[in-house]
Amino acid sequence: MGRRDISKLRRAEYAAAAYRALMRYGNDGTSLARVAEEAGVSKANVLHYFKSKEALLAAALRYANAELLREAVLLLGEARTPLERVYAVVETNLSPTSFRPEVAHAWIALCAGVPYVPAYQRIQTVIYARMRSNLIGPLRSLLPEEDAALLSDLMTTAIDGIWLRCGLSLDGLTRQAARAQLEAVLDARLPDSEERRAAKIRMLEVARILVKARR
Amino acid sequence: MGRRDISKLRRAEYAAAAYRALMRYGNDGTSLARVAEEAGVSKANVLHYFKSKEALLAAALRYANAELLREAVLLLGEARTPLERVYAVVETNLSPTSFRPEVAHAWIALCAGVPYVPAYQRIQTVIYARMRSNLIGPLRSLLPEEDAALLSDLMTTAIDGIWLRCGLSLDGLTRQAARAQLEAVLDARLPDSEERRAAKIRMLEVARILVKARR
DNA sequence: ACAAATATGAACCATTCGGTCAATCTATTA
DNA sequence: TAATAGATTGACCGAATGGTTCATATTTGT
Repeated sequence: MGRRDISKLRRAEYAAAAYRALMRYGNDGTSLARVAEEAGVSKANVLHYFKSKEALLAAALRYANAELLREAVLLLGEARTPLERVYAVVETNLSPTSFRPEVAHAWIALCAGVPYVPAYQRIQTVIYARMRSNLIGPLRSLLPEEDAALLSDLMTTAIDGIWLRCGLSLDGLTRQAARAQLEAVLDARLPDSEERRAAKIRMLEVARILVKARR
Repeated sequence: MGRRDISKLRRAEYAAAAYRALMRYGNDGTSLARVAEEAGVSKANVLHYFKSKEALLAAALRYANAELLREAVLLLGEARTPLERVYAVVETNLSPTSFRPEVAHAWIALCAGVPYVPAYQRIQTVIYARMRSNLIGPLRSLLPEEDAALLSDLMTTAIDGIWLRCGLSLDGLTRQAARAQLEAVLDARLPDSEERRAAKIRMLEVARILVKARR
């Protein structure tokens, strides 16, 4: 049975390599040869574990998604109130592991491929569904149904826009500037309050601690 | 000198064909052969007018940009007050000529190529600079400097996010929903007022008239 | 009318792509 | 130790890519 283990290992290894290639070279720049080189093995061997390039890239994006999910779960686990849950989502999307041009590159490449690669479409749908459910839950307990839905959607679009700018990195969009923008989005519907400020500060602190602990 | 005219004509013709191909097939799906087919001429002929594929695609995006610019100029020309100028920008980005999945596809492809194609980077920089200057001018006369800058940036990111979603078209993001989101963004800093509602209604009407007239 | 300039397209080139295959190598097991 | 199942690889394939060449057709100025 010592041989089955290596199969799981290789699959994870090559998915990670494909993700690195996706970050560095973009969607069309990521060839099987490049992924194989990244993993230090032959192209044929990569195809031995993934029957097609599409399957490989889908695995790569599931891998990346799982990475972000781990971060989200950790932060949301520490959130005690609805407001803290909202800020947990904000800080998750601004965490140093996610909010990097390389990661954003991979994500934009994913978006660009959505119309042509069915697997990408499915992954993207999952990501959006999770984002929405994470946001609309806490918001519903803070706002009228209609406003909760609107603010949830608006937060999602704003996060999309911020990640896009991060990926383009034409101007150096800092984490602070991005945070200020998302804060302003919340201003649109969420009244300023002492609890809100406290929730923001606490989740920022929790995020800081988790990042430090991770390293 | 009747010969130089055909050169300009062909260049515009092939740029438009390249743009159509970009919308339909994405960045890597757009080959010289495909563009040539789209234009109904030979591949070599296309390359006769554009020395490289990169030059062709750059021209295609300048063409698309000019298309949107024309729309923006028309709307902004009808705006009489700062508030109307803000809503002119909003309606420009939601106009039926721009706010279509095909157009958004091309734009996402452009974004995905930015890190690798220098020409794309330059075009994207120009687009953002124009958007910012169109927004920050009127906003400065309505808000403190700091808020004007923040709201301008936030409007830009929100528009990015909306276009991205339009391109993915996983959920059918309607023009109305997008307009509601941008309206909510303005709520974050711009006080509700009679003038604001009037400005919104007027630019919406102007946009409607212009679209009808165009056809 | 004619030579120069330009426009055009078919065939072609080298390269890269995703993917296949038969041949090796390796490690477990009988 | 011998057999075997799985891991790994280099060589190779057809298709498609961006880009070039060159012979032919068309238009232009004189």
